[in-house]
Amino acid sequence: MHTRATSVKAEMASSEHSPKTKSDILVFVRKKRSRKPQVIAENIVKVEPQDQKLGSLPDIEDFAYKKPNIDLPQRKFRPVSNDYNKTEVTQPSNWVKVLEGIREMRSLEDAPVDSMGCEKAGNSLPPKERRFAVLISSLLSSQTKDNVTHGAIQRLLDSNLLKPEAIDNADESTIKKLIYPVGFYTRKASNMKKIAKISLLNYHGDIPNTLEALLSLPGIGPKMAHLVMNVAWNNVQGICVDTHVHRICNRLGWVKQTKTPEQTREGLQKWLPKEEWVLINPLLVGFGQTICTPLRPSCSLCTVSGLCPSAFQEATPTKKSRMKTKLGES
DNA sequence: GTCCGGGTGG
DNA sequence: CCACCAGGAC
Repeated sequence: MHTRATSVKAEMASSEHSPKTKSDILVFVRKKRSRKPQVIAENIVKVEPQDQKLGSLPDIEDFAYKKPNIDLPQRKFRPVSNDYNKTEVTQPSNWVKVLEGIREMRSLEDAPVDSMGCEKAGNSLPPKERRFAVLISSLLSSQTKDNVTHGAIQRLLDSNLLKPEAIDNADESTIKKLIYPVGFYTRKASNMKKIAKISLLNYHGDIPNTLEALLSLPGIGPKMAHLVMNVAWNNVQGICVDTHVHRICNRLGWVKQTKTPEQTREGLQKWLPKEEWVLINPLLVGFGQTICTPLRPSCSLCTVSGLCPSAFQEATPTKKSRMKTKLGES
């Protein structure tokens, strides 16, 4: 704590801020991110070089950039933290049959499984650079088709802009142009700059190796953090739940009417054997893209519809029924 | 619940 | 032309 406070003071002194009281320092460290773009120096605090051992990752106590409300140290598996605890979920009796059925459907039909596209990112690079590439690739891949993400990564590689040093030195507008047209490219370009700086300041150009520290990076939420833990560190901390996994688990009754992907993750982790945690994502994503689609699920094509409590439940919306809904709402 | 910003398909 | 997609921040 002493070293951290000291380094924070040093950083504040070298910026336009000057440390006054203890709470000033706390506010400085824990400053809440605002929606508007802000100076990176407000969010990033450099760790004293002697706080880190070269060649290894720093301890989590040394992480100076973090979201509010995360208490230190926090190394253990993240405990279930919300009300979802209260609703008991038992292991669905037919889950193995359902899983096998979905596997068969998936083996017949090739889905454009766009998730996990990032695991290929820079697999020819040395480990540290590969991990950084995986992180950036994950950042870019959200709300973006796999081939678009791949193109952006390729352009970054060609311009030698897939390393933290290079990104840190590059203009945000340059990055923005290179990654276009990935979804939300403006914000992602800004987040790339911030992540590169954090990587250089606190991780020797590497990426964080804990879930909590990954979550503290701007633009990295639960879905991507678990993906990066799986792919970059080969360390399964939790299930990577995206909208497909979320939707399908609810339809199958594998979780009890969860409202958010995070609740789905917690519910699913309670009974799904850990060996399945990694593969469940690409499996259900592909299934969700082809058969168990969000809008009109093709229950008639689904071989496990007999085991699905939601099969044929959702009326396939016709133009008329959608008009009706719309009129009713307004 | 809303916004971000494109692409896509009704 | 417009609704919708989809992860993260707020």
